Parts: sequence; structure tokens; C-alpha cells
Amino acid sequence: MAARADTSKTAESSDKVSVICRALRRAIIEQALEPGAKLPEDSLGERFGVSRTIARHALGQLAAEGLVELRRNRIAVVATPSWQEARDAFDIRIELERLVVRQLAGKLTKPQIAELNAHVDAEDRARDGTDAVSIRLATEFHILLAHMTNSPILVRYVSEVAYRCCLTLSLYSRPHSSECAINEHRAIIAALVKGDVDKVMGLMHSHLDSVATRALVAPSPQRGRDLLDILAPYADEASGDRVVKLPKAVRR
Amino acid sequence: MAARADTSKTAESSDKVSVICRALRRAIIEQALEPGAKLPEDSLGERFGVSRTIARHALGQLAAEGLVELRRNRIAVVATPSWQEARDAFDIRIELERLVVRQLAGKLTKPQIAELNAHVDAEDRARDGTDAVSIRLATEFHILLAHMTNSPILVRYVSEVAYRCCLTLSLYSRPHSSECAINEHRAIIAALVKGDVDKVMGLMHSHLDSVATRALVAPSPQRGRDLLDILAPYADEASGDRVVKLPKAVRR
DNA sequence: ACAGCTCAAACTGCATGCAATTGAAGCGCC
DNA sequence: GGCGCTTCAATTGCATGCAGTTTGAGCTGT
Repeated sequence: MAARADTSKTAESSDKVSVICRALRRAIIEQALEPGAKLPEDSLGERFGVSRTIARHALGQLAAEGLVELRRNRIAVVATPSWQEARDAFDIRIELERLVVRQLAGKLTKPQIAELNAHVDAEDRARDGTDAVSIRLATEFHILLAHMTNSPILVRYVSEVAYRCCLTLSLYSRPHSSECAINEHRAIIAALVKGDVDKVMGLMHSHLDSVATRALVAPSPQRGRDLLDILAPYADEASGDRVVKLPKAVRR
Repeated sequence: MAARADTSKTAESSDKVSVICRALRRAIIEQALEPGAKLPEDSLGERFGVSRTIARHALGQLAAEGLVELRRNRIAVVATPSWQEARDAFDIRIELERLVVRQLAGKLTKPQIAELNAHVDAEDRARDGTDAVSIRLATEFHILLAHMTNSPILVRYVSEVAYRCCLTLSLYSRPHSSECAINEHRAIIAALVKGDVDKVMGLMHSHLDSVATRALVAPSPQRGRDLLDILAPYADEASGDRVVKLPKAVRR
């Protein structure tokens, strides 16, 4: 299982660091760590049996991937992408994954096709499990596709942006709604095997677009739950009659 | 000058680390540091007046961007992308930059147009200078465009992939050949201002495509200068009559 | 000369220690 | 009771030290 962990040694320096990175990445996209969750270097180091130095390095890498937010002299937190950033991430993802299927159409080997089918079967089986797992599997399907291009760079970018999208999904989409995704995955495989480039690019585009719009229905500020951002407009009109009392000065 | 250094605080943790990153990035794309150049932590730290810890962290970031190669227990080196990786990078870059101009077409403000024109003028003026500087300026034109989308994610990816392409250009293209690039940049600005989405996407596509093909003319193994890779086929037929004598066992 | 061996210098991997900054509890004052 | 100030534990920023690995220079035997 565990759908091909690394393969490309791009970045991910030593071992300990990359182990921590993988663990955190997974925890984040499975929502074990929610956006905004604190990630103190000490606790991380202790949890993984390494020193702060290593934990710190791992946080740096994850920050470079956009999964973690680093603020000077403050505890690192799981990133909380804005709605706009989420939309941008999906736009980029669509282009990248169109590129993936364009390169792959009609070029899949038999074992690759089998691997893809096996993965979708696994997705199917996971429908009974938790949402978190099926979200992760759905994301990993796309990463698996990217791997098959044999382009480390493409793998890296697709992975990164897919994880990011995963993160935003957990932020802005409540009911999850991955029901039809599995069928769409099967359709993509079929078109890929058939070698119909235009069709598969169209399928991938509409697949991702529908995932995005299903999730990011509207700017819907309520779901942003940044608390301070939500309160900001109220604070601006510094008048009485406030529903929520603001704690002293809300600076930054 | 210095075309907008950071803007997005994504990654780039503290200050010292990001200063080193920027310096190294620039040195790399200006070919002050050639691909394969060694980057010992000690020397770096000494040069920038910081400890190895910080230098190491910076190397980690650059490795995540693909500019530096980290090998366990070995001195870090400036990355040496293979021809195939170079081609892949350009493919990705084309898609990303098409996205940039699609978002920008007809939406540029007056000051933005002025900034772009000023940059191209600077490129023009730099034609007398060294190749390295004009390559850097040409790259920064594209990054400047990305900045104008106001999408930090897009900025990050375009920057990264553009730097990577810059690196490969310095590896595989000898005469440089940026003559016409400036005119192409001007044409893109014009189409952008006019708001002709299809035209500007086409322009950007052909611009990057021509840069890529001008540079990456053929797999041309000779230019890969990896020495060991070049020699590999000779080593395979472990026979006498070799032109170059191989030093003991050529392991990895 | 030349291939192989040995060993010391160079370098990385990692933990730990100290100073500086932050966040929040505690405390007095209005 | 609520507001502001002080103080202290928690936490980061960074340098340094030690152990293990790699590199390559020099030596030896052929």
C-alpha cells in the first residue's frame, strides 16, 4: 500500500527530516492536524525522537511547500490558506494535471493501468471509512498519475499543489462530497488507455473544476473561520452595539 | 532596481536564511556559481557571517527549489539538471506562464504597464553588459509578470521554474542568444495591454517555446558534460582498446 | 611509473546550550 | 468587576561541540 512514498530524492535531505515531513504532511492532509494547529519545535522533536534542530528543518521544508506557516519568533502553525489562495491553487493544479494526462494519454503500460485500477478500487473500498482517508486516497490518485510521467519536477509540483488543495478542501468544504470523484477517476483512466488526448484533458479539467467549485462554492467568509478576519469589519466601524466584545487592541 | 525582492513571505523563514538564499540564487542564475560547484556549509557560513546551522538551512531551502543538490554526507552542489529535466521544466513553465498572461490580459493598471516597460528598457540597456546579467533580467521580466497576478502561489511556482530554466540555459546553451527576446517581451506587453487573451497566450507560448528549443536544440549528449554519464556506455563494453582509461572502479 | 592501501583533514549529521523574544498568568489600581 | 502593568515560563534564533563519514594526499610494493 502507501502508494509510492518518495521515489524522487529531490530536496528531502537526510532521512530523519524527510520522515518527519512525510508524517506531518499526512497528518495535515488527513486533518489530524487542522489548519491553525500549533507545531512547536520541542514537541515535534520529542514526538519523533530527534532534536529541535531536525524538527525545525522539517518545518522549514513544509513551509516551502506551503503546508506550514512560519512566523518569526512564533510557534509554527499549519497553514490556513485564504479562499483566494485556494482558488489560485486549483487553477494552477488544473493546468499542471492537464499537462500530466497530455503526456500520459495512450502511453500507459499494462502494469501502470493495473496499478491505477487497483488504486481506484482502494478508493472504492475506503468509502466506508473516514472522510479523511478517502480524501487522501483521491489526492494520491492524482499524484500516482504524475509519477507515471517520469518527470520528477512535475511530480513535485503536482504533489505540492494537490496537498495544498487538500488542505483547503478540509477548510472550506464541509460535507466533503467525494462520491462521484471515483467514477470520474475511472473515466479518466479509460480515456487515458484509449489515448484520446483531447478527451482526457477535458475530463481532467472538468473533474478538478467540479471538485473546486463544489468545495469553494462562494467566497463565503463565514467558512474562513479566521475569527480575527471575520471580526475585522466589525472592528473597523469602531462603534458601540457590538455583538462580540473585542479583547483590548486587536493589532495585526 | 532589484525588481521586488520578496513580497510573499511564503517559506523563507527568518531573515538570515532568506538573505543567503537570495544571494545564492542570484549567484547561481548569473553563473557565478556553475552547475556542479561545491557549496560547503562551513565556507558559506563563514562568507555570510553565520553558523553552519543557518547555511545548512538555506541549502535545504534551495534544494527544495531544485537549485541545489543535497547528497547525504557529501558536499552540496549546484544542481545539474539533465536534458530531460530541462525540457520538463520548460513544459511546465509554458503552462504556468500562459496562466499568468491569461489572468493579466486587459487588466494591467497604468503603473504596472509603466513598470513593465521600464524593465524591458533596462533589459535593452543591459545588452552591452555581460550575458549573465541579461539572462537574469530576462528571467525577472517573467517573474515581474507573475507578481502582477497577485497570486503568491503562482509567483512562487513561476519563480522557481524560471530559475530552474535559467540554470539549464546556462548549461545547455552556449551562445546565449537573447537578442530577440526583448522584442518578444515588448510584443507580450502590447498584447497584454490590448487585452487580447488568445493572442497573448499564443505569444507567451511561442516565446518560451523558442527560448527552449533554441537552447535545448537536441539531446546532444556532448553538452551534458557529466563526464561519467558520457563515459558510461564505454564502460559497459568492458573491453580493451579504450580511448580514455577509466580510473579504477567507476562506481555510481 | 602505476595501482592499491593507509590515514589524516575536511565535511556533514545531529544534539545541546545560551540569549532573546513572546504570551499569558498574576497583581495591583481604578 | 474590569483594565493595565509586571513578571515568568514557554519557545524560538542561533552558535558550538562531538561523532561518524567521505575525500584525497602520500606511501608502499610491484
